[in-house]
This record gives sequence, C-alpha cells and structure tokens, in this order.
Amino acid sequence: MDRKIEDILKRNQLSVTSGRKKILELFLQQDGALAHNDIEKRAGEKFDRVTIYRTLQAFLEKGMIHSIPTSDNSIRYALCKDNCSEGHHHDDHVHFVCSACGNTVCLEGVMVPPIKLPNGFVVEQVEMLVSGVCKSCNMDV
Amino acid sequence: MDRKIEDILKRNQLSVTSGRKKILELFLQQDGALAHNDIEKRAGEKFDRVTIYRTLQAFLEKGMIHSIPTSDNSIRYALCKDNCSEGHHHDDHVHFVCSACGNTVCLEGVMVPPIKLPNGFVVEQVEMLVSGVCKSCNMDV
DNA sequence: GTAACTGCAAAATATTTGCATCCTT
DNA sequence: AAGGATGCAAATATTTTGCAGTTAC
Repeated sequence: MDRKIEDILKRNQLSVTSGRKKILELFLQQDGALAHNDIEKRAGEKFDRVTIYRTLQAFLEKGMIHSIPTSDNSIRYALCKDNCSEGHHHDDHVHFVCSACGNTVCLEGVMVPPIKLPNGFVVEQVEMLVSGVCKSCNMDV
Repeated sequence: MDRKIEDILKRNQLSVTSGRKKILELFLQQDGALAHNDIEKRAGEKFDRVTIYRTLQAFLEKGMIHSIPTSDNSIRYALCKDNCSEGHHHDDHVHFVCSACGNTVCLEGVMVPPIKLPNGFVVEQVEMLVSGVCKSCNMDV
C-alpha cells in the first residue's frame, strides 16, 4: 500500500512527503469523495489546514483528483481513475450524495447519458449529481 | 412589473420590502443564475451583505429560488418556475455554465434524462450541470 | 401596535499569502 | 546543495449571530 501511494505521487511528479502520503491514503481508503473538512478531521490534527489546501490544489493540478460540486457550500474531491490525465478529465460518471449518511461517492459504473442542447451551445463537460439514499443506508433500515 | 414582483412576494408570504423587491427584480431581469456576489455588485451597494444572505435564505425556504452547485466555490441561485412549490422542487432541467462569459443559465427546455442506478440506491433528486460555451458567446466569435 | 425586516457591529469560519525552516531529491 | 514542501503568523474573505432601530401590515 505504501509503495502504491508513493508510486502515484512519483508518477505525478510530486515529492513524496508524509502529508501527501497521508492525504492520498485517505482517498484510497474510502472510495468516496472528501471535502477539505473531512480530511482535516480524519487526518487526526496531524497537519496544518494550509497544507491541506495546498495539497489538494497540487493533486487537482496534476489531475489526480477532481472536484465534485455539491449543493451545500463544500466542494468535495474524489480520486480520478487512470484514464484521467492532467488537465483533461474523463470522469463522466455519476456522483451520488447520500442524504442519510452524507457521503459522496462516485458511481463508476453509471455513465452520464448523452445530452442534446439547443443549437449554438457547445458542450465541454457534463456533470451529473444524484442525491438520495445510498445502498448502505438502505440496508441499515 | 412592480406589481408582478409584489405579487410574487405576497404569494410567498413575505412582506414587501424594498430590498426584497430589488433582489427579486434582479432575478426576473436576467433569466440566469446569480451568486451572492453578483447580487451585491448589481444592486449597486444599496444594501447590506447580511440582508442579501437573509433574503436569499428566505427565498430559498419559500421555494422561490433553487440553488445550483458549481465547480468553483460559489453557489448560484435561480428562480424556480411556477410548478415548484415550497420544499418540493421540480427543477429537473439542465443547468449550463458558460466558460467564456461565466454566466449560469437554466435550460428550461432540456430535461434531465432518466438515470438508472445500481440496486439499493434510492434517487431523490438529479442535478445536471453542463459547462461549455453558450449561444451568445458563440455568436460573438 | 405587533411582528417582521434591516443595518450595524462583532463573532465565527474559511481561504490565501509571505516567509523562515525543514525535508526530498 | 537546491528546490520544493511545510508550519506559523497574518492578511483577506465569507458567513453567521445578536441586537437595536425601522418598516410593513
């Protein structure tokens, strides 16, 4: 695992530091999305707020993560899959926000359906955000 | 126009004040979405930041506007159509963010296609956010 | 007149920047 | 050793809250 994490960082030309390893590990551990706030909590007060901002920024610029807009004010970030190179994202899958547990997950298997816009509009990117109750929360009932 | 604005406010059980009339007017004038910041600018320093926060909150609670998540950190708000009653939104149309002019508009005519999620997931709301170049910006070229 | 709304001040929160120090390479 | 990353302090920016004064009904 540790090896894998370091590989990812190196592959993206980022120096391997404990902070980045920790944050990347958090992303790998749970296959959902994390907001700045989540990271701060789960990292266990280990490092500075500022470092988290800068680390997320770096990951974003390298294309390692992508941001998911949500209705509340918090931007969440999720790992990009391998076919997602720097600056050009292929994360055309659906994002799901659970209203029960609050988790945001990427539904890799669910593709965003093609959309036809009126004449004159050029589509660059499509984002689909579904809210509802997720699998785990449904089973809990 | 002024009559129409007052009617809308009354219909939603909000007292008619100059601030609310002004903000509602802004929404009616341009059929796009406005962020808190936009309102502050276009209102011409007329009233307090805080009033804008509270007004937007009130409009939101009454179901007069809905929020549109965007990739940058700013939440934008747009008017709801008439079939959108308090607490229950039918704004299942596509939102478009223009990367050229920065405007966010509701594409009322474009419905969000139905989406099928894996077993166990319950869908409550679907939001579709398309970015690209809008009609007006395309014509400018 | 009463309840609701607004503006001001201030608190709480979130984000950005500069710089000295420390860690990677 | 050099360049990049981090932590701290501080500057900005954003959002929330309390309260007194004002306005709508």
